[in-house]
Amino acid sequence: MNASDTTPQSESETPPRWRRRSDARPGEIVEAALELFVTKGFTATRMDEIARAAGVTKGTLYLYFPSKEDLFRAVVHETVVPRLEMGERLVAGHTGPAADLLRALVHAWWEKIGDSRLSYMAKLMTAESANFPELTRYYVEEVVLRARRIFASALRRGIESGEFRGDLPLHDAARLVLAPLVQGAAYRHSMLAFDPEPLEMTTYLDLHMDIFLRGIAKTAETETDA
Amino acid sequence: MNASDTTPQSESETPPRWRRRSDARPGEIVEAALELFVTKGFTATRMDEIARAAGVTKGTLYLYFPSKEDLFRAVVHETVVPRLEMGERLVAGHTGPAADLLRALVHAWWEKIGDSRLSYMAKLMTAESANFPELTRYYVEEVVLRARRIFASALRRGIESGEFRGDLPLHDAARLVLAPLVQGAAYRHSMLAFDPEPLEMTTYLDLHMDIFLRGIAKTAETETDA
Amino acid sequence: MNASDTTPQSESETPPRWRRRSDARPGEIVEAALELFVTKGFTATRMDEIARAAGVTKGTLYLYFPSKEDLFRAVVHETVVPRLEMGERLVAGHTGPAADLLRALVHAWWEKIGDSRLSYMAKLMTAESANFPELTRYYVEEVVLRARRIFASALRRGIESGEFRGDLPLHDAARLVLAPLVQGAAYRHSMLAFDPEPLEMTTYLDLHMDIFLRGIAKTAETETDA
Amino acid sequence: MNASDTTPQSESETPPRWRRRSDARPGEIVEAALELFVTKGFTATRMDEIARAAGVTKGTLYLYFPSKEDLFRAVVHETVVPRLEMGERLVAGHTGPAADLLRALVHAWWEKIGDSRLSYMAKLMTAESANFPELTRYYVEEVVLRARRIFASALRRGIESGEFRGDLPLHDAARLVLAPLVQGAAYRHSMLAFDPEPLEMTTYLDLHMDIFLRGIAKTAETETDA
DNA sequence: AATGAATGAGTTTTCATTCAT
DNA sequence: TATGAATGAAAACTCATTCAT
Repeated sequence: MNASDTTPQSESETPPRWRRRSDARPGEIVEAALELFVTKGFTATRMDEIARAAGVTKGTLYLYFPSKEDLFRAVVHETVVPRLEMGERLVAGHTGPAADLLRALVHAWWEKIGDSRLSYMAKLMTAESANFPELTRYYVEEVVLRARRIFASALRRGIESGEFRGDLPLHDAARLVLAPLVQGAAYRHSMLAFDPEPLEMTTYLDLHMDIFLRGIAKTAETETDA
Repeated sequence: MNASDTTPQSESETPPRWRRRSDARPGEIVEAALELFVTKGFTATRMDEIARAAGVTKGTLYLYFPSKEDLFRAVVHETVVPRLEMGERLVAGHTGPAADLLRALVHAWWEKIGDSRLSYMAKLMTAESANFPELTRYYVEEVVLRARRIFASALRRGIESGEFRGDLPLHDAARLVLAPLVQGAAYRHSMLAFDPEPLEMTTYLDLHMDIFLRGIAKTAETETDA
Repeated sequence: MNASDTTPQSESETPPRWRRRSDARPGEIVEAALELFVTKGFTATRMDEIARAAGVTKGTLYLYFPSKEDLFRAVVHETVVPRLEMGERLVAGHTGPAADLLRALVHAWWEKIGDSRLSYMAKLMTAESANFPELTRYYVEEVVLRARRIFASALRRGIESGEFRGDLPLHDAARLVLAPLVQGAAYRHSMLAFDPEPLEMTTYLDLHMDIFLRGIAKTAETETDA
Repeated sequence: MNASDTTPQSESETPPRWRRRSDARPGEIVEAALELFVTKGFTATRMDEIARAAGVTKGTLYLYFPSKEDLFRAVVHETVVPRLEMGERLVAGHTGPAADLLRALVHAWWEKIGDSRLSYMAKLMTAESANFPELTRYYVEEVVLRARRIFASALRRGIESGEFRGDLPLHDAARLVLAPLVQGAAYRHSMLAFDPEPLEMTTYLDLHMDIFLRGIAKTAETETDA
């Protein structure tokens, strides 16, 4: 594996290599590739398999993507790009208790992301981070940090309104809200099949919110601390 | 670097091409393989690399492990086997508040597991679950379920003693305690390098415990619920 | 060798690195493999050599045969399958003296088999019997037993017509007719090159038939025996 | 396989490489190697297996034989050398009918050779002839030609005494006496296991002699021919 | 655009041979 | 002598990529 793609991509000059060149075809290929990459990993997935899953032949792949690595990049970009704006809009447009905002974000996350192809990304990018550093950097910036900022700003809102404890370190707290979401999504795509205990995501996330919101609520005691 | 070498026994002897190391060998190989498997993934790791990292030749690998897959299995087994008993003993031997037990467990987890090779396993097994189903089953049973049971019994202790809310679904709650630990460990081995925000695990886990314990504490309100 | 090459279409075109040959390919590979397997043995023959002899690259071999063993099986099956019917038809369609039938069979054997690729099989299957038991079973059933039955039924015909001695054990007698044919074929493909004495197969087989037919002819003496 | 050992062996100058250097050990090794070489073929037999079968370790093999090929040569030489004299003595010492001599030779062959390790050689040398040309030459001279000469001289004796037809080409006739012996021996070591029809060698050889001797007997008819 | 036969560099695996003990 | 851990060259096999059709 020599995917050390550390060359800075001057995105304004060269056209991005992953952009679809035709109509429906590339989309089907990306879809098929995503599924397989997540399940088996990048290296263990063969171009042959992707082609078969997409209903084309191996040669056709190379009509749309110059290499397997470029296909991988396309998969990541196309899956990642369009999603998180909705979260940012939710935060921007929200009035009322911050707890409600947090709950809305978590449920939106689950509906729009956790239950979608993007949730595959957590597992995929974690596994391939060392093999695709440049792509990982992109993912961290475009997804991880952006998601964390969304939740951090909801938390800040609650602190400012006096709902949440004032002593919360925002970044770590945001990480803690997100951890069960991300971990749950990855688990669903990997070990859950071998777990005798069922995992009902909505119940699980409700409980998470219940505990977490109590845990960060401003109380008489915490008020004294601040 | 001069010819006047003062050590008496270094005449013109060429160092032996290899030296028998017998007992230590398999362990060194497993160690090297673990590191590489976690970093690059199973398929992307070359037997050559493992050999070089272990300071032997490719052939030697096959002296101890009949195939790459068997080496992978050995890596998982040897890393997983001996750890979790300590957690079980902690629970069994504990007297006093259940909150203290939970905090002790989390810190023990971090010291004994999160900061050790075993923490690599979460990332590795998540990535390879589809490629190694039997091994994943083994891992789920020996690690995931066992860890969850440890935390679940600490939670039950707290419920029975009246410290924690009586309405906690034990399995999901245990999952929620564990999620930030596992997620944090995996993140450290993958994307953290690209994250401008530092992650101080002890601070992070203290905050987790702080929030979580407040969140499950029995209060006037929750008492009415039960 | 001059620049003045007169053929009009040989401008500066490099010949294509390869040409699709589709239907012919597997047959050519089997042919090349047979030759090498017989000469050097299964294990001592390298896939590389087979590829070179067939005018393709190693990879192409695996396009048609999933493994070296499967290629070996294909070689045996393709070589063995179509031949022996002719012998069976000869027996079925024959009228006249059984001695003539036997002579016709021996000569047909030599022309259709002994001098063809199938004669290689005796040497090959003898050498590899322990390494390919299922294939040996197939070969014994499809070739050895069938050939023996053909000769046995010719012998039976002669016994019934009173030409041949009535006390002949058919199976052993058939083995004895065949032994010089098979042995001769194997010898031709192995030691004959080192034998100063020439082996003229038609002379050799004529002598065989001459001696054998006298040896099994019904005489006054043997008539008394029966 | 690069066993093209065409260099002429100056046997009087260099000591033969295959000679045993110790007492019992080399004999056991040769014995084990013979068995395996015959069963699986030279290339398919691993030094490891030979060592295990001989009850020593791989390293020990190299104490006695400088290479696998040399071990093969030792196997052939030690198995082949001492046998055929007895046949030559039988011919030299015989008085009485040549038919009896021929029968005695065939039975001696079976008892001393066909049923012994030397009978393995036919299969082994046939299979490896292309890989060991020098050795095959040796085998042809020391075994094949010698055996043929023994039978040929018995036949000549019978012709001279008027028992056998005068028109027999000696070499081909000798080949025809031998073919069922050699073929039978090879078959026993390979396909017989898959043959539903039993092969009783003494019955088989008696029938062979019976037919063959009748076939070459001088009769009124053949007398006229001569 | 699409195919799929063919390639060839790279990967896992094997095994005869060596050599420190 | 004997061992057996270690080697390394060579073998089987894989698969991303190319290219004639």
